[in-house]
Parts: sequence; C-alpha cells; structure tokens
Amino acid sequence: MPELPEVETLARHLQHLLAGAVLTGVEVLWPRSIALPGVAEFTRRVPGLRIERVGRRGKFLVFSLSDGLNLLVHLRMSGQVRVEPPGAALDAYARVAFDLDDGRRMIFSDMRKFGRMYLTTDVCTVAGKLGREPLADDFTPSDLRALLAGHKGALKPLLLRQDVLAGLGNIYVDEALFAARLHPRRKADTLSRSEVRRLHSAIRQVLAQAIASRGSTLRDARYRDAEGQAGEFQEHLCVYQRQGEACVRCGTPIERIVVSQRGTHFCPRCQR
DNA sequence: CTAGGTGCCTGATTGC
DNA sequence: TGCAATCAGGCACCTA
Repeated sequence: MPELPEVETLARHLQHLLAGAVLTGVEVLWPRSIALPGVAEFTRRVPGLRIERVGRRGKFLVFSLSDGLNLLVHLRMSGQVRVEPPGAALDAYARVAFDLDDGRRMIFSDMRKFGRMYLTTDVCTVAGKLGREPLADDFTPSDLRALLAGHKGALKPLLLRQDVLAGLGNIYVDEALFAARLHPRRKADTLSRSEVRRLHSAIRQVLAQAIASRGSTLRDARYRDAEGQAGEFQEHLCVYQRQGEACVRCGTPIERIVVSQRGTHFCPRCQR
C-alpha cells in the first residue's frame, strides 16, 4: 500500500516527467474517483491547466497547476499514477485518463476504487487537518514528545493517525516500532526521553531508507512508480508480513497480532 | 475527547 | 474441482 515513501518516490518521478506539461483533456471512467468538485465541473476545468510542480503532503500527491489550482491525489490501497506514451491502451483498472499536450497520457489506475482526487484552489480544504511531516528538518524529538503527551492509548494507533503525523501507514509503523524496539501496544504517554529519541530517529531512518529504495512493492499491494517500476524496500522489511520468520536481531520468531483492527507484526523479545 | 463499528471495493485465500 | 465466505487495507463517517 502506498505510504509516504511510495508517494514521495512517485512525486519526484512525476515532477521529472511532467513539470511544464499541459493537461489538454480528461476522461473520467469511474466517477467516484473524483471527490471534488463534481465530475462535470472537474471535466470542464481541467483542459488548459499547466502542471507547474508535483510534490507531496502526507500520503497526498499534490500537483500545483496554473490558475492557482491544485490537484490532490490519494492512492489509498491500490491507486497508481502512470505516464504512458502516445497510443498506449488503457489497462482494466484505469479510472481517470488525462491527455497531455505532447500526446502522452497520465493514467490514474485503481483496482480497488478507494483512491480519490480533488481539484481545488485551497490545498487546506483537503489536507488542512494533516499533522506534522515526519521528515521535515524542523521535526525534533521534543516535537514527537509533545505529540505523544496526553495520549493514554497505544502507540501504534496514534502513529497511524494522519492528523498527528502525516504519512505513516501499517508497513512503516510496524518497521519503525521494531527499529525503536518498542511494543505496538505500549501506552503512548509512558515513553522515557530516550525512548522518544529512539522512536524519532527510527521513524525518520525507516522512511529515508525506504525512499532510497524507491518504496515497497508487496505481493498483494501493487505499488508502482510512474513508469510501472516496482520498489525494492520490501527486501529490507524486518517484521512486516514476516510472521514466523526469525528476527534479524535476536532470532526469535516474528509474531502477528491484531492491534485496533490492524494486522501488526513485531518481535516479542526485542519489543517490550 | 477517544473508542469502536461500518462502508467503500476486489483479488487472494480459505473452507466445504 | 468449484463455489461461497472471509479477509486485507486507509480513511470518512457514524454512534456511544
């Protein structure tokens, strides 16, 4: 499933491929993929818009367009954005197809139909409630400490909340908690200063390494970059979907439990 | 405020 | 072998 590293990889790729391109038309094949505005208005407004820049906020892909407009795309479970050469056929899961001024097309493809796009002048109407960017230069251990304070619930569900920290999903929360040697059910407001520091650097390290490997492509999730390439970070996952395998640190079998309705993978010996 | 449940979807997996 | 039920997952939205 695309999380921060996958969206970041895709945004960089799309920025390289699309900056300066003009959207000349759009075909909506699955209307519910368009969350904002209505499909008719969306289709009417897109032609003529120029892509100035492609970036990321949390798990949202953000296209900055001419006329002060922004196209935000959330891939949810199975969404992909690909740039295809002129004349390429649409795949079975294509939901929205944008024509570009040089004949290429940008295809939003989404098997599960959970992904959504939003066309708006104000990014905040869609992304306004998102929390801190975990990789921001000014995100410090004491910021993380403040986010954890006052939360009596478990660590994992808190780290999954996009209004607290933007961009973590099930894969990277499990990996970060393993790297920090913290149990997913540990109460969030009981961490010592050194445990908070450990968690802070674990989150940032795991995300940075995943970006360096161009994200994770798992068997069931089919994340691909803009040219259909898979990522490689799945080779470096320590716990996610590795239940029964030996912990890379101590050899104890990795366990899978359910924490607030999420499959959760951890080492029962390393993570107290 | 937080916790829990449901709906959105479809391919893969499991059960019979 | 075939078919039906179950599961996975992020997030919006609802109720307690």
